[in-house]
Amino acid sequence: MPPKRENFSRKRAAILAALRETKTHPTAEWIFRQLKPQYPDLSLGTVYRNLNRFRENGLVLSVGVVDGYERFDGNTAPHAHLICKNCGAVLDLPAQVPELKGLRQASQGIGCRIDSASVTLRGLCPCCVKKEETDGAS
Amino acid sequence: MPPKRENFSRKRAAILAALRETKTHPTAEWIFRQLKPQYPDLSLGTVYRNLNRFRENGLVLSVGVVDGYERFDGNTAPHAHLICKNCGAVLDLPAQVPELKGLRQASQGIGCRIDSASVTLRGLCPCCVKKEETDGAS
DNA sequence: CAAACTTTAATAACGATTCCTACTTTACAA
DNA sequence: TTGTAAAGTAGGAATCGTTATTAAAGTTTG
Repeated sequence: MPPKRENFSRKRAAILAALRETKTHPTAEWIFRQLKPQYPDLSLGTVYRNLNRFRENGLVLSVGVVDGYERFDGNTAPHAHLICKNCGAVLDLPAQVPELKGLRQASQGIGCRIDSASVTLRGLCPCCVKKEETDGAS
Repeated sequence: MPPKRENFSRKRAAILAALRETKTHPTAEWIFRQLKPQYPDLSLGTVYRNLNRFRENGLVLSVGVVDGYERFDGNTAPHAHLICKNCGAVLDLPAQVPELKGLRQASQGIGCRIDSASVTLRGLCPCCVKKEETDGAS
């Protein structure tokens, strides 16, 4: 039995690279539009399929669904996120919350198995805060 | 200018009550099925519309999208959640994480405005942990 | 080159949520 | 009560992000 090969086609590699090279936590469609010029016969289905595969393999993370679109993150190091309620931007937050440990232990005490933890803040990104200050002088 | 009247229909109240009385973090459809016997002409659109209104008013929270369905939470007190990867259950976690304060401050330091924070763990609920121990003895 | 396997493009299908219009209910006052 | 205008609703069609299907193209091995 030959060992299972993990074929890494050019397109698949490009999808992963695009996700790794941006900090915008993009949607599948954003990646698709990004790569389309270089790979004119790329299909959106391929982007979805490979993103799901990456997530199953732990190569990328999902930030969750924002305004109906699933947002992906190529940075697998644990970190928190801010989701802007106004423009939908997803920002990495520099600090990490170390005290999730207590929560993990408490959960395991109840009989749960914990695989991952995520911290998400909601509010306005700096850009939209400024906008609101400018025009929103009711 | 006459003051804006807030009509609080019987159905709207029932939707909110159903969400307040359960700890299951239900979907819109679950609430719909729950209330249908008592309100035979209730429509699913009404449930969606009112849940969105409640969320905008801060009366209920959204736990996020799990397996394609948005999950709601009638308990607005801050608390963490565990999402079971196997059965999709959403559990309240007893302990709260106090150290989000540092993260909030750091975010405001960058110029963000923070409205809310959420902590979500992913893994297996006690029920599914047991199941796995029983049959999954590979 | 040829066989066995993997990946892909294109498009159809899916399904949760939202939108639309006519109808019903509610609130408030006379 | 009863009028009535605003708010709410039912029902179903439309929307649209995502997934499944399928046949074709690419890749690896012998």
